[in-house]
This record gives sequence, structure tokens and C-alpha cells, in this order.
Amino acid sequence: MRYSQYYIPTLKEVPKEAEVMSHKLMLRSGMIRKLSSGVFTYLPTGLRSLNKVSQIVREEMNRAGACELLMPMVQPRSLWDETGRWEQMKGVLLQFQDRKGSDFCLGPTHEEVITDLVRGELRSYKDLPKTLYQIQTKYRDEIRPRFGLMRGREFLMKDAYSFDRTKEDTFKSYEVMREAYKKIFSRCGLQFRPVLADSGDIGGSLSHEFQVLAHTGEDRLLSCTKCDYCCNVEVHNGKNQCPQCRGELEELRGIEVGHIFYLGTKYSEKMKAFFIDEDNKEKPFEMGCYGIGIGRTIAAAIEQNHDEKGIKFPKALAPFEVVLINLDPEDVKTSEKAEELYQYLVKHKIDVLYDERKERPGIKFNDADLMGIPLHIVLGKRGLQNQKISIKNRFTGGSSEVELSHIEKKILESLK
RNA sequence: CGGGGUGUAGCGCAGCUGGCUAGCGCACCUGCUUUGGGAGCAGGGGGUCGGAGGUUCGAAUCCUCUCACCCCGACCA
Repeated sequence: MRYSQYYIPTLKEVPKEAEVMSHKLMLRSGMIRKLSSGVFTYLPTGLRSLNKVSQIVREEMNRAGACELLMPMVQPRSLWDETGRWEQMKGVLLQFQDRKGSDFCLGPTHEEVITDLVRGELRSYKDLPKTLYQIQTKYRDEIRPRFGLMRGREFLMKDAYSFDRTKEDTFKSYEVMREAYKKIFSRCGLQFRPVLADSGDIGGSLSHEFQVLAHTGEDRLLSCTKCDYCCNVEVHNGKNQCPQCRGELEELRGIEVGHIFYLGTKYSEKMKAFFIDEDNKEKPFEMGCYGIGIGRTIAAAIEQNHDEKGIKFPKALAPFEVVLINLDPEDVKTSEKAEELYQYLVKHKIDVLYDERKERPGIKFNDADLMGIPLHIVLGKRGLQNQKISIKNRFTGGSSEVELSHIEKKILESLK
């Protein structure tokens, strides 16, 4: 991508609406803009990051045997009346009517729709287990949207739903998802903890949150210093001792980016979603549901990884892997070399942003730092006279001068 | 919803105890000079002061209502 053709409106100053770091930096780096409270436009670089997270999630879901589908955002009241949640969730449901006066809502979650979908179609125990998922925009009319993408009203979420024959089978599906979640957040380059949690409003009796560790996190966690036990402080055992190994618990702060629940038959019973079991009897599906906030994951990554200059994106989430900074775009030789390198990177399918703007060096360096692009390749007239190009790693801060003849090899190595 | 706060140019702000033509920094446009970490000088464009109503000879400024946004609380991915 050529910078001058791209749309990256960076800001020198922080809009006063932003209070937390991730929100400030996403606005400043031109990733998002607010349309209304809790409702955001993803600009090109923001969308790139969003798509990177989505793709990682998609790959791991598929690997775990889940099947992707896409459900509607607009949902009829009738489904919500079946579970009683039309009234129960009135607070967060954005309800409205169509031209005929029928009631609808924008989907804040999809238990009703998915259960409705399968109840006519998964008929036999032989059809089970099944896990279905989607990556889709949710709308929750939050009481108080805040902190940019951390808590929006409209947000992109991956939601998966498992259907099993027995409770024991559901625990297996649940475990598969738990492992998939660990892979997802590891691949995102994040420090996180799976945390024993309260199951909240969705219902069910077993749940884990996936918390990205950050001092600015809203959730307080108790993590064992000896074993892998970690729980939300909301789960009060009243003790400061690990229930698994009696080790000491330390308090950490986290941002909830994922949550998995065992639902049981809560929805399947109410919605009469039955399958025929081996004994020829109708039984309600045993269900689980599994969410990941895609946008929130990006915000959490920024909370966890930034410095005074801007974002320090893990490579997996960065909008671009490489920024190629041409310091002397008016100089023919420099531009020829830069163009050659740009084409080389494009050919090798590396996400590269080629900064060929007629701007001063400081502006280019600062924009690259602000956006958090992991690898900076800087070439200018001065360096080329000595046959040198410099490479800088935004994450480690290290930089080196590389011989012109080795530059391609060196770049590919640096990206590993 | 309860409590607190803010709305003046694209962004950040000053002006607000009633008075001239509404200002500053950044950004933007033109020209010259600069050019390896957010350049300098000179010139220039951009505002129904969130909206409505009121008080007054006169309102960004005072009063009433309203809307939007932000922060603290309950909620959540």
C-alpha cells in the first residue's frame, strides 16, 4: 500500500473524548472515529487489524471443528418471547418496529436464533456434536458505553454455540473451545489468563473468562503464584489461598476479551429444541456458548503494548507488518531502490506500507511509531551513498544498518 | 437512571464578573528557504460560539429549557 493513496488521518493531539490509552492511540493513529457514543467507524488501518484478529479466530475455530455461518442482526420478537428475554433484557435490547408494526430487535447475542435454526434440522443424536460460529456485529444498548472499543454499543464479536447429546459431551466441547481460545490469544501475541468466572446473565453453571493482563484493566483477578489457578474476584471463596494448591494468590488486572459458558438446556428447553436419542426419546440439546470481542481484543493489545510514542502492536495484529520509509522521495536513486524493495515485499505477500509522501522525516518516523508497525525499513540518500539501509524493530526498539546487498534476506529474517 | 463535568474553526484551547470587527496553537492553502526524529519566514482561507426561547439598546458571556459528549456507579465480549 502506498501511503499517499491510503487513508490514515493521524492526529497530533488527543481528542478530549478519549480517556484511556487504547482509545487515545486508536484515534490518534487514525484507526477509528466515533460516530455516536459507543459506535465507531473502522478506518482502513483499524479494519486491517480487525480482520487480522478475525482471521486468527476463524482459523482456530475451524481447526477446532466449528463451522462458520452468518446470522442476521435483525431478529423478530417472537424468538425472544420464547425465552422470556424480550422483557428480561429490555435494558440492552434495541427494540423497534417494521412498517407493519411487528417488533424486532438488533441482536445483542444469538442464542435464540441459533437454537431456532438447529431445532428443525439437528434431529438425531447421530447428528451431534455440532459447534457453529459466526463473526458478526452485535448491538447492545449499553447503559454506559466507554473507553472507545473497550465497551461499545455496536461491536464485532465471534460467537460460537455447541450442541451436544449429554452434559459430559458438552464439557468436552467446552474443553475444545477452551484450548482453541488459548491458541487464539497466544497467536495474537497477548499475555492473558483463562479465569474462572461468574456466568452472569447468559446462564449456565460453568464459565471461564479470558483476561488480557493490563494495569488499566477493569477486572480484578486473583492468580495463584504457584499453579495456573486464576479466578475473578467476583468468585468469592473468601480466602487468599489457592483452592488447587494452597499457594498464595496475587491480584492482577485484566481486560475480558473472551468468555465461554456451559449453558446446559436452558435455551433448548424453553425453545423446544429437541433431538431423538438412542432410546427414541426426545431430549433437549446440551449447549455451550463461546464469545470473543474482536475489537476489544485490539484495544486490550494496545493497553498491554504501548509507549510514549504510540502503539507497539504484536506482529499478528499490526495493520502492516512493515513500513518502508523513503526519506528522499524526490531523489531518483533512492526512489528507484525503495520502489524495488516495495515490489519485492508485495511479491512475497508481506503487508507493507510504503511511505513515499513528500513529508519531513520526523513526520514519517512519528507516524510509523504511532501506528505501531513492528518493522521499519528506512532508506534515504545519505544511507544509500554508503550502501546502507536501516532496519528498526518497533517492539524491541533495536535498530541496525544493513548492507544494501543483504537487505532482502535481512527483512525476511526479521519478519520471522 | 443517580452523581460530576464539557460543548467556541478539522484537533487542542483562551475569551464567559454584560460592550468594539470572536482570538491563540496545531492542521489546511500560496510563495520562498529548509530537509535522517512532528521546520522557518511571509501571506491567506475557514465560525450561524451545540440548539431553542427569554432578559437587554446590545448576549459566546446573564436566565430557562433542551440536545450531544465525557467521567464515577449497576452491566458486559
